[in-house]
Amino acid sequence: MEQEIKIPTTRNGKATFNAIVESAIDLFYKQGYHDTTIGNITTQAGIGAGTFYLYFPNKLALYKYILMELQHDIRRRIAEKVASVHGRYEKEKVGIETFIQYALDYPYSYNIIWESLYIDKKLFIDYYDGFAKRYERGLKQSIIDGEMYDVDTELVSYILMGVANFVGLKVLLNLGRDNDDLSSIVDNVMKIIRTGIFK
Amino acid sequence: MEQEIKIPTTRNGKATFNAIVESAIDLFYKQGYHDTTIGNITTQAGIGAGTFYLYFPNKLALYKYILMELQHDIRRRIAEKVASVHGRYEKEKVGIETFIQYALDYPYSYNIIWESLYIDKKLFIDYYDGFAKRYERGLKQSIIDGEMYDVDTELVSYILMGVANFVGLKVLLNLGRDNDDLSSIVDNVMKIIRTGIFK
DNA sequence: CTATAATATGAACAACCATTCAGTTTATGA
DNA sequence: TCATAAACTGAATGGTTGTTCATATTATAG
Repeated sequence: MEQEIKIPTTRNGKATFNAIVESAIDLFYKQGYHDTTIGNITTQAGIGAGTFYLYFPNKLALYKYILMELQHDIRRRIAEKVASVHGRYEKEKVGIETFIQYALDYPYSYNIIWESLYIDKKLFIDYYDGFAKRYERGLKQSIIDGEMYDVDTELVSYILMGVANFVGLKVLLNLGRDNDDLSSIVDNVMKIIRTGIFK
Repeated sequence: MEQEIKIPTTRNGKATFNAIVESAIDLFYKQGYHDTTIGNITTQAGIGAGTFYLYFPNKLALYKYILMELQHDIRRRIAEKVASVHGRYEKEKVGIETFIQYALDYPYSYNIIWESLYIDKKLFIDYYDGFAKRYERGLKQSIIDGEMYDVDTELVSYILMGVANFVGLKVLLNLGRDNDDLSSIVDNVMKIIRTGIFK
């Protein structure tokens, strides 16, 4: 059912493989998954149409490969940054900031991840479910440490993902005003998360 | 550039038009926009392939029509419910609850709205930008009334949309645990928005 | 009842696209 | 250098889909 990706062994093969992946990322971002043809990808990569099938059984397998790479990349980056600061408040702040900065550095990432909902719903569910479960661990520890109220950690995971995703969306698509200074945006977000919005 | 939708005049014509729209909603939800063919829609609607083109110039125009209908429907419903209670806290609570309840009642709505990002990015931007601008008006008034801290209303709009969307996603896709009692989920969300999460 | 407009049909056409494959070139290890 | 494996090619194939159109049916106003 699930065919395999063939990882090349030679230097040339690796270059071709990378050219396919890079072209696909660019095209999936610019035209979306469904409007991107194998022909588009191979042309942009500067290779023959048949060469694609040396490495990938089909377009879906290529998309899954890219999604997994992205997922690992984002998680690793957030984990590194978060580990470098102390206290849940600081960790939360750095987590949100890193997430949004990642979206700004790699604007295609947002598009490609969200599009999974329309390519294979299971991919989307696994992505956010996995993200939430990682989140929960940190939150649970913070409650034990007395830094956080005794909240429903699972619900808070989704709330914080929602906040990061939609503020990121605003910044990325430049919706509304004041999207220049990321650091000040994150400060504002944290202030709201810290104290709530109602008097 | 933008061709017109033809609204039928007779009773039979209206029935056919509705059958097309209902079939399309069902299929866009189940298989996604791109995997739904005009043939699928006309077959499910029980009409000939050519009949589709009596009313819609192409698939995109049909999608836009459905998206606009949905947008009006959601906004109207939220506006009605929110108008029936007093105080910003209660309004916010009812707004989030109505939004999630709508997603549960019409599970296709989520899919179809988010998919706009992959059909025509402008549709997506207009949708959320419009939603945020409406939100802001209410928040500004609440600050004047002294019910809310002097927050960045635009930022808070996106934060609250993010919360509602991701908690809605969790409930709709049944991610994690405890998705049965919507009322208690909303209570928890409100508690967190009210007081923040950090001690 | 009848003329006319509205509605409906589905075969036919043309464009597009994923995938295969027989043959060619290139790299590499011995 | 040379044998072998890896990498590469692009024309050809077959299936799918959006859209048109000549023709047919149905509804309705007068």
